[in-house]
Amino acid sequence: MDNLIKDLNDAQKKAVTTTEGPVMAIAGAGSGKTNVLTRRIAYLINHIGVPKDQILAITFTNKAANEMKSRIASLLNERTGMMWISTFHSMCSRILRQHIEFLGYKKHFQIIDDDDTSQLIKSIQKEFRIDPKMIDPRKLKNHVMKLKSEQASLSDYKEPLSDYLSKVYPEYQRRLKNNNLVDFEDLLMLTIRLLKENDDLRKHYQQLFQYVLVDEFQDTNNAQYELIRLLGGAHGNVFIVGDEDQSIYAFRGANIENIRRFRRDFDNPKVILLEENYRSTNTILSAANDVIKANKDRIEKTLFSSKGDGDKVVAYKGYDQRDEVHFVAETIQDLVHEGYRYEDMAVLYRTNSLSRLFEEAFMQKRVPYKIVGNTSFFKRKEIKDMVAYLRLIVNPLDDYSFERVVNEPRRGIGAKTMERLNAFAKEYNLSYYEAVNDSMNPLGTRPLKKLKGFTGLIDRMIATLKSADFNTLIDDILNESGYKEALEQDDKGDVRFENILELKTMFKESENTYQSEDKLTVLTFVLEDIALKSQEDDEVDDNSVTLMTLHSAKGLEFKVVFIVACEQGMFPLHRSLSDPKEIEEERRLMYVGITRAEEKLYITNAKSRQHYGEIVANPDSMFLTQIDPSKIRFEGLAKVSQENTQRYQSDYRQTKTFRAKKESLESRHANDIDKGDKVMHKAFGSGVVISVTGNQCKIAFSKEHGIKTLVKDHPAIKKVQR
DNA sequence: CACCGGTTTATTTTT
DNA sequence: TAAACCGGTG
Repeated sequence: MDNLIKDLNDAQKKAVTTTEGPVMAIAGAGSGKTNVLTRRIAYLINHIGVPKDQILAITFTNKAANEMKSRIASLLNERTGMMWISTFHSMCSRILRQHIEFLGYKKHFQIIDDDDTSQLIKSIQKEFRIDPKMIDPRKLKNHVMKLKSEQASLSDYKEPLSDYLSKVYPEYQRRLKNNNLVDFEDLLMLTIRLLKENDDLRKHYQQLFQYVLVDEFQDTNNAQYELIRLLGGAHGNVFIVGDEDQSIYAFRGANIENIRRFRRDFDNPKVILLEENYRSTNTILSAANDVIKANKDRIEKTLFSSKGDGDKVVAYKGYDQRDEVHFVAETIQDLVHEGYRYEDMAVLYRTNSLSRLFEEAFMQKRVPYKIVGNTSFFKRKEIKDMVAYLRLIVNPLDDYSFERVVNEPRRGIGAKTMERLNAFAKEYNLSYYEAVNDSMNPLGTRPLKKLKGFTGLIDRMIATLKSADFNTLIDDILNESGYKEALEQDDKGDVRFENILELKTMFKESENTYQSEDKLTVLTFVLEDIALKSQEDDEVDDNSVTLMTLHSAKGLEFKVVFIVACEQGMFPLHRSLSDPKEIEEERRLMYVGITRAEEKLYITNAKSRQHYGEIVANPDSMFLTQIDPSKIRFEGLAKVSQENTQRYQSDYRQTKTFRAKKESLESRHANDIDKGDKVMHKAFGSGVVISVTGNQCKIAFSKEHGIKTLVKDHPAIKKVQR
């Protein structure tokens, strides 16, 4: 017992050992929250004797779940395999996978992602002839999702929106169910329904989960709260950890009120405050506090650390966005000379679109980097296409996937044909697949032949699945559908094909993970993983700088943190400026960003920047000006204006440093490969450069891959020294 | 039905 | 800026 808690502070000890009844831990940033959670779980198992599968630990992201699993595994010195440590969504799908038939869905339901939802809503909107200029499809989608999670009701809306919603929402739901699809919201909603409507199941799970732990409680939405109440309300052994100052997901329904609700609904929970910070210097903590104290209605916390004051916060103002980006790249290189490692550093931005700038500069300055949560691998067209094919194999009645790939690659099945098929299918309540094979269908011989060609392909693939492994299956799809051929025509095809190779690798790996006789079930599981893990959790711990949004930085820490583009309009975002509530959320986001830093914090911006093709000059972010200047060292234009020397400010472009920077930027390239060089490619293996033309090059790989035309500076290509 | 090219338009965060 | 959308042509 001593081992588990001996190095914890008093508050942490209390949080670990107060096992019975509701407990609420208010955990400031960097207060060892994950440590408390994992040790509490280990404590429950080792010292209270709770069976491993009777603990439910819910996190917010897959990353956090994995982290927790591996930490517990090392604390207990055994595997956490089937423990219930997961995100809300995977917990729900795990439950639904077993019981969804009770709700009239079929067992092999598939999960659609957000893009799919948007697409579906759009097409419904079109069908009802609702002018997208009048009603923004994105808004419509948001409202539908709100209705679904019961965060709103139809009566909240005025005409004509209420009218549209009353049509679109049921139609959306009907289509999902007919195709045996669920969206993210359904996962929660259907699980709640299941537990509410089925007394036996509710009791079963209430008994199974003797102890419930919830991480990042401030980010729970109403549905998630309801789930926790349903599962843990009876015995009340619910432990929640949260920090209202780090609530940054209100836009998707997170409700800070849930913290108050918890106090009301659960019987007099014990409240534990974790205020000792183990991460940052006091300068960083106090800068964070300067920012967050501007928010109203919050419980004041006093974070303290024993790490001393450390360095001042550096504020750099560049002449323009390129200058800003250079500063970051150069500072990173300088810090590496001082002994920091690339992996100790992170660049945090408000919007993904900013990642490009840094990507370009880092390539040129040879700063190794990785971008987290960019256009996710699984959102790429070719991957979604392959997934659609695979889903059709699991469930040929999935009209949504059918529609996606029926003419992908081009098979001469156009909008008109699909319109006719749709009308017929709708009239007789058939799926597209059934409609094609129905002798009554009114299609002309030629389109019908093409369509039958497509359904025939699906049939053959279903047969292939029975006898072959996944990689053979994917190869067959690629070859027989003509997809591969189409890729070969496309000049972006090589990159796409490379992605499909990666998908194959993934399938190969999971073939070993899931030991099951039934291939259909295995395929279903793998597809589910793909749906729920939209982020790649490839923890390639190569030594590189992390680029990511402030949102995805939550829960992480780095020795050195750059928060970039800190300008009014960029961060806080332009559209949040008019709403005090939204500014407060942006401010919390800044708070999260600042508190990621352990030792050094850089806040940068630019005097003017190109944004949406226009040049804008934004003032400093209010979050920067709210920090007490005595904690800041001003650099770049910020320094100049601080000293009030207008001379420098007038034309920074003429300065030597700027020109030097510019020159070095233009002259360098990431991969200085030439004809004849040997290279190594992530997916294709080793190859020889045949020719270099501008930014592109031709590389000959081994026989199976052949000659590829690739972007020269692509990070997947590495020159091999001779 | 496919393709081209011009035009518009919207720019946040994620399970 | 760039992606999505539209409308005309082959």
